[in-house]
Amino acid sequence: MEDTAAPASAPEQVASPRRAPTQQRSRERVERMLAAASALIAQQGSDAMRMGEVAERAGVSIGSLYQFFPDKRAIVWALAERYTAESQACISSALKDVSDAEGLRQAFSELVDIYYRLFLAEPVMRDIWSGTQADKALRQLELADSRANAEFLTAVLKRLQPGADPVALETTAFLVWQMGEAAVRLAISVDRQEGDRLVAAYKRMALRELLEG
Amino acid sequence: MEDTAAPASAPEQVASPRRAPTQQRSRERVERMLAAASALIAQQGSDAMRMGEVAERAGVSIGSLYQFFPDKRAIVWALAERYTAESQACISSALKDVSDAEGLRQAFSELVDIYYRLFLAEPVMRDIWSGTQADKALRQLELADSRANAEFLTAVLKRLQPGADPVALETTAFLVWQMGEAAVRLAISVDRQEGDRLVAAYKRMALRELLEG
DNA sequence: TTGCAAATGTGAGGATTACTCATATTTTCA
DNA sequence: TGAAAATATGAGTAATCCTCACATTTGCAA
Repeated sequence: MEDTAAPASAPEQVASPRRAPTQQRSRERVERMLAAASALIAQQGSDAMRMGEVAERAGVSIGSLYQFFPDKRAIVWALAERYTAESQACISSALKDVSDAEGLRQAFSELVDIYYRLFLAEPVMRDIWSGTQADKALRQLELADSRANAEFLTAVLKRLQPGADPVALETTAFLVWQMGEAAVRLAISVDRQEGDRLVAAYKRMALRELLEG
Repeated sequence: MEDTAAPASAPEQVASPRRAPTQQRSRERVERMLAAASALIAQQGSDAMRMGEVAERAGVSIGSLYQFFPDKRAIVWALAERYTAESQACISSALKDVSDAEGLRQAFSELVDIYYRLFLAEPVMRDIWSGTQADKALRQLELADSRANAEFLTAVLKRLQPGADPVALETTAFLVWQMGEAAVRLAISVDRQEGDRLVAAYKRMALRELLEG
């Protein structure tokens, strides 16, 4: 992850582009804005987050906020983008060297656990990806991210099943991946015990699909 | 489905309860409000739907709208409730008499197709269940609905696998059901061809889980 | 150093919109 | 028939996103 928090306005959906912070000073301020937003989202959720509060907490004026973020959603989007970048790196490295069934079983199981624990522990992630369905820009980001992650999985499958139809493998990987995200989101919205059972059941189901074609 | 459109304010989350329409006149007006809301959601999505527009289109004043719906979300909620009632009836009757593996295969496959086609054809359903994650009341409704539907599936599984652990069967049924909703939502957000492939892959995966335990 | 252009900072105020409430009208029914 | 309950109304309130005209700071060429 870069240290320059490029505000990275979302494609199309979001209003007008904003200036990227080029000076040291403004880069630090943008950091503070994002940190403030993150804290507020953790407390109240992104929907209840008020732009005025973000500015106040970051110690900047409301105008400065809009200097770098075209609108409210762009802030959430910027945070989301960081999470995806981080997790993609993690996933890539976990799946990179998988070359047999047992390796896949272990790596996949571990990834699911990590993801589950992350969602349990990180209210900001939970909130951001909950709003994913409603916000088109976020939905696009999530789909793109999911596709990228599924590709790592596809690569593994192609190694394990050289003869299989590539399109079928891609479909399977993408589906399994999205099912995983849905399973984890489901798991965290029920009580812990049932959540654990659901995640375990998902793992079994997914691994069977991945290993037995 | 009842003909009295009980506004049915959402539990807890939503502000103050409102009067239920008891007179013929007001029942008709509430119908018009819901119809107007439905049309506007189909056009622009529930987020862009304006209360003023709903009132105007329904031919009532803004005050009348709030006489029966405590807030904007309650209108969406009322529409959502109708869809769930309708689909529960459909699902119940489809699964009621399933008693063997082949029957389950057919009934399940057909249900998934119906659901997929419904989402493709009904912008209002799409929109409502897209916002499901962000709105807690809707999320609860969806979870309750999904649990109810999964119960029909659990009943079938218990018939087909009398010896199996009931909790495991419940978990499987609930997970498979939620995965189905996620799969369909995914399918409609990619191009048609890929969507079809994803739904087909989901069916295979789900049926394997349901039939082979 | 100086001076100027670009970058950055500010916050009062415009614009939108969900929602309220005092008041008027209609319906029910004893 | 008349009064209480139900229903209808829409101007007004409050909250909040975002803009914009203007002030300040920074980078840098002369």
